[in-house]
Amino acid sequence: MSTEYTGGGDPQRSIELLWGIQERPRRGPKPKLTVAMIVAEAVQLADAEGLSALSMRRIADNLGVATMSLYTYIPSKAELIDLMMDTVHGEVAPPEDTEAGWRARLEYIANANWALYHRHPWMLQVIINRPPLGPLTMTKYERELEAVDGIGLTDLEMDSVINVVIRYVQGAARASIDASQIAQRSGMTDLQWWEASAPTLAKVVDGTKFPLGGRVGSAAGEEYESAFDPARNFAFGLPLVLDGIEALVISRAG
Amino acid sequence: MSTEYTGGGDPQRSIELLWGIQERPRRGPKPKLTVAMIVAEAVQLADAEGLSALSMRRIADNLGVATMSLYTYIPSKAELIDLMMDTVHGEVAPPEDTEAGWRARLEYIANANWALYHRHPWMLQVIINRPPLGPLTMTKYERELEAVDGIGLTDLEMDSVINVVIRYVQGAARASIDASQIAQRSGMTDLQWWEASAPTLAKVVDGTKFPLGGRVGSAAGEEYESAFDPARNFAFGLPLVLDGIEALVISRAG
DNA sequence: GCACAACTCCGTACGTCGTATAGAGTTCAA
DNA sequence: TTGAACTCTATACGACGTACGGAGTTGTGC
Repeated sequence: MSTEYTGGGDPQRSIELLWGIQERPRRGPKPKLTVAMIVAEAVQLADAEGLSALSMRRIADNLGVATMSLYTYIPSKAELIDLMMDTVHGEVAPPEDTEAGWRARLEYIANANWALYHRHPWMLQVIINRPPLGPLTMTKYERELEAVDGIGLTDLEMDSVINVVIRYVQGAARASIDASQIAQRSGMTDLQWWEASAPTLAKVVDGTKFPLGGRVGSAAGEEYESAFDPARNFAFGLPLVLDGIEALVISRAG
Repeated sequence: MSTEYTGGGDPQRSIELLWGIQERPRRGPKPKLTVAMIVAEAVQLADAEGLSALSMRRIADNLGVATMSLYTYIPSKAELIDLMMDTVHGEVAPPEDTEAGWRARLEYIANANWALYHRHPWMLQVIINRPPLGPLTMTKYERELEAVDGIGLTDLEMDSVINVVIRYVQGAARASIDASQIAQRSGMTDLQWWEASAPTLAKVVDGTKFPLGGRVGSAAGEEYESAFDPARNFAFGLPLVLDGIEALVISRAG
């Protein structure tokens, strides 16, 4: 039942795993697997069936080995999650047109992360105790800093600005992913669920008790054909966040 | 291993539970417990020991009943999570000074939610399949809408503006909570962990490969005495987000 | 050529979880 | 007073991560 965590083990061992520094063993049978194979299988499984389906047994089965064989390569499941995280961080390509200006670059980064989280919905469920200090994660962060380098911000402000964008994307993406997963899980569409809830709710709620909520709910229902639309909410909010950053950038430049 | 989920059961039953509509049974022994007692115990346990310690067995033990007795009151653990969510949503008091202007009200709401998530760190770990349509959750949403009512936004814009703030707070709070939990879990402070990681990392990373990351890391280390400071990041970003909203409000008013 | 250290692989087992099932005990309506 | 409706509980099942110890495989040093 417990949630998944990153890290928590020996930092040195974690970093060696993340950077692929494995001293080649001199004796013993040739390994059947590699760490990369296990990580790839784990990512695929988590993508396809969710974090709750990601068990050491399932991974081992899919790879054709016994469960405990995995522990020859990886100290624990938490370390595997670290490796999965770093691997998928490598999917985010840097902005192509670096001349387009910081705002376009930040917008690109926001959308790229939004897409990343949707490709790998388990990412936002993992509790990140320690950031996975792997090569792809560090590269991704470096590219993000480059997007706001040289526009008049201090080093700390650069980090803080990236942080605002990423946190907003994470919050919005999390809501989007949570909402989308229910369709697969329950086989009930938003509309069906709402229609099943509405009559009972009506019996319980005085029509005048939540006037604003009622108005907004009706408006959303007409506009979105659903109770809410996370993608549209994200698209609405991102420019606002960037506007706020723009005000800061202008004040620093002027 | 699997994560916890809200809802997913029969919507009608869920709503009846949330609103406390229990038809008094006419026969049978007097119940030892109430739903409210179970929920209160569950919230306390999750607050104190985390979502991974929240098991039906632990709750039942603490209440002095057998595990399966809980299922007399609640259909499943997912419904219990729904009830826990609605309960803690009742802790957020509305802005006291309603005359202070929409920006002050939104700022208050953001900080109140930030505090709420930190009091109940499990909230952001739960996967919200369906929003828990309970009385306290709906009241909280109504109060949030009131904060931006009558300032020239459409009904949908009001919802979207609230959404931006809440999502940003959620993203930022999630990072803060994740980071703070590791201290309890591993008994290793940020500094200790960093000192254990740095030498191994140095062996692996060319000093020139991540120039910006290196600069930012040094600056953060001096300023925060840590790799990063989630609370400070939140305090930095919130005004930016509000600035972005302010631009929208002004454009609608003008 | 041989012995052993070092290594990979894996079967079994433990304690955890949510909850299905079925039975025992309790209360009240008929 | 009887039986339906209800609460409570013991037991059991199939999952989980992983500790442990043993079997099989390979390269090194003699």
